[in-house]
Amino acid sequence: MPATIKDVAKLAGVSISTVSRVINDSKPVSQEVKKKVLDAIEELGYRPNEIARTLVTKKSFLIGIIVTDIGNSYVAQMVRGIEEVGKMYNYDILLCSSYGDKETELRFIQLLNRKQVEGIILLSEIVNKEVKEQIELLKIPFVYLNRYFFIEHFPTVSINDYDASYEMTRYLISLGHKNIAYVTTNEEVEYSLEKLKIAGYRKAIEELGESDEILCFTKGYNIEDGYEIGKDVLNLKKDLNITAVFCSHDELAIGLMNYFYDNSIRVPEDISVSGYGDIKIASIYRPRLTTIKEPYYDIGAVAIRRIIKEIKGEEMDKSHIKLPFQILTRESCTKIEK
Amino acid sequence: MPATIKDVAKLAGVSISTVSRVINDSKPVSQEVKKKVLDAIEELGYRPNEIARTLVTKKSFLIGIIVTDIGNSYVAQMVRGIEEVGKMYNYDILLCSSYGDKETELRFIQLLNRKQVEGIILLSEIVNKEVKEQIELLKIPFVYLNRYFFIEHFPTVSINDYDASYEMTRYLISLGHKNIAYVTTNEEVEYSLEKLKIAGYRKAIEELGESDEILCFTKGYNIEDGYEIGKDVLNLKKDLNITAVFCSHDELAIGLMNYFYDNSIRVPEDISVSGYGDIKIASIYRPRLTTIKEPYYDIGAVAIRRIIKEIKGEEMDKSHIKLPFQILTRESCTKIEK
DNA sequence: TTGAAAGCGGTACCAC
DNA sequence: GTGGTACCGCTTTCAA
Repeated sequence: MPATIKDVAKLAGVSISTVSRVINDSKPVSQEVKKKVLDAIEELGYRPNEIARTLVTKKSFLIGIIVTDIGNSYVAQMVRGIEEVGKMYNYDILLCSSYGDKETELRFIQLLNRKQVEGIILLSEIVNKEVKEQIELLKIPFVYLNRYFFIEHFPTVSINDYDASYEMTRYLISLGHKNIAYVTTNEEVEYSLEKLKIAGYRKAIEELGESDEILCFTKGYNIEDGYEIGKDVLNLKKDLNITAVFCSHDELAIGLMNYFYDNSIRVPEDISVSGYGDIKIASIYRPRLTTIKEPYYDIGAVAIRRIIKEIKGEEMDKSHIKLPFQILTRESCTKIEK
Repeated sequence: MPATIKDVAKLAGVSISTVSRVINDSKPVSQEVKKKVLDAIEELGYRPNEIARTLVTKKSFLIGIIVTDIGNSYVAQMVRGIEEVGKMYNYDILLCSSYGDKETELRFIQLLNRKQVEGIILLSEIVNKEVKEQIELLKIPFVYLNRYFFIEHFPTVSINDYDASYEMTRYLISLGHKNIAYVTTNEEVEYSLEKLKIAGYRKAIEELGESDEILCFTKGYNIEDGYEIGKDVLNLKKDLNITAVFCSHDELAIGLMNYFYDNSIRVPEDISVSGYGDIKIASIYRPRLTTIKEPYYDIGAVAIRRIIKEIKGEEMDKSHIKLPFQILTRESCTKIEK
């Protein structure tokens, strides 16, 4: 059994109130008494029980985060940002992985609530409106992070996807590309962020006025889905003479490039490929992937900062925080000769 | 303020003991009373406060894990295994990232202890003997995971590195390679696992008896370190006619292959490259990397299972659990013509 | 089957 | 400055 505050008090020959005062530095204690207490603490190896402390103060210094899968590199980056900033404010992270299951997300929200977390960050990849209701009942600081969907009027942080998509398309055009395919997921769902991104792409294509938009739909968001679409893209190349492919997620771009590699299509000589996200592998893969940098770490950092502010009772500035993005020009895209 | 057990008791017109009994199902309660309580719980949206519960039961259902960096894919995989199995037993994960700092590791151990975690998994990349002392003082179930070093008599789980290294070298030899360089970190530290791995490699080379061992030292374990060694490896190729490189970590292999790509050396046509670990990127990269599969997920899963067993008071079988590995033959290594 | 009460390890208010 | 004590929300004897 570890030593308690009582043990310390007894050994030091003082009351537990006094011990509490010295460990919290909450009220003045005379030098001599302080020393006695400190000695007793040292001797017993006493460490305050945070659980007991939390029970009375209501401050658990815990923030719960529900992620889809920490194995996704972008998720890991966000979690890094969340944890690192959290630690700066003495907050610890309770990690839960939902693996994309709706019910699990809901269950974890309850779980975290019971564990008395002071805030929750939900890093989701699905749209789950029940979460919205549940969360609102909890009356707990909350941020919703989702790379694919949005829920209206829900606190979140991201880049401006419309602008990012527009800028990337403009960049490809600036390289001389005219027939540019946009590869995305076949998501006709109401809340898909892809709508914004497609709109950005579309605007740039329309401004160019020399070609039509070419949309190419995958089954999902993964590397495998990118790989599977390879054949279709090749047909597009043949039929519509596309010279560049703008993938709505790096994963799709990597999958596509793998397909090209396996089929002896050279990137970027035969076709340019760009991505979206700048996940870790984008700069490791060869050729390195031209992409849009979504600042995952910062998104996490800002999210938790927001939560901590709210815990401290500060008013929230605005619901949707938008962070700057960056077009990263690398070797997977090249100029086209006129 | 959320409802407490008292609120429920009052509303249901029973004592808090009774409420406690129905929520824990710990002692018989008459059907009618039970229903009243359940209704009250429902009406108030009551959820038991786990903190209060923990204070009396001493069971926090929390396991602390200290990692170097969740951004490393192998770390993320281990954490997945840890969390998933933990959840099966109702345990939650408190995540702390040390970023390889000794002092931080130590601090987190104290932190986790104060938060009353029931066990700790330290996923380290450095050797820190003070940790050993600290941990032992805590008298708390503990597992030490380290890909690079070991601490004697410390509970851990890994593959048999000597065997794995031996098998991989044998595989390369079976492809016809004779002059095989082993790329590793220049770690003359006492507790480096590299010693084992080098010994395995050496044994296979000696058994072949047709060539000498060729050791090649990098500055560290990262992709960049692998890249930097590229030039040296090329010289080895010229001078000693090496045809295969066995890298002690996938990261080094990927870095090396990047160097080769950037310098127009073809893998595997000009040189075969193999890795160690099977991190995520190994099977995504092109050419896919031949490597040794370290079952990261399983390592994490076994680690936490061990901890939970110990929490439950079961005796520990043995200190060092060894899991099976696998030689994954992919395209980065090819047969050599005689 | 139910209730009263002690106590888990702290904090904080109130007296002195 | 210091000690006494109520209380945080719950579990768990012990009696009734």
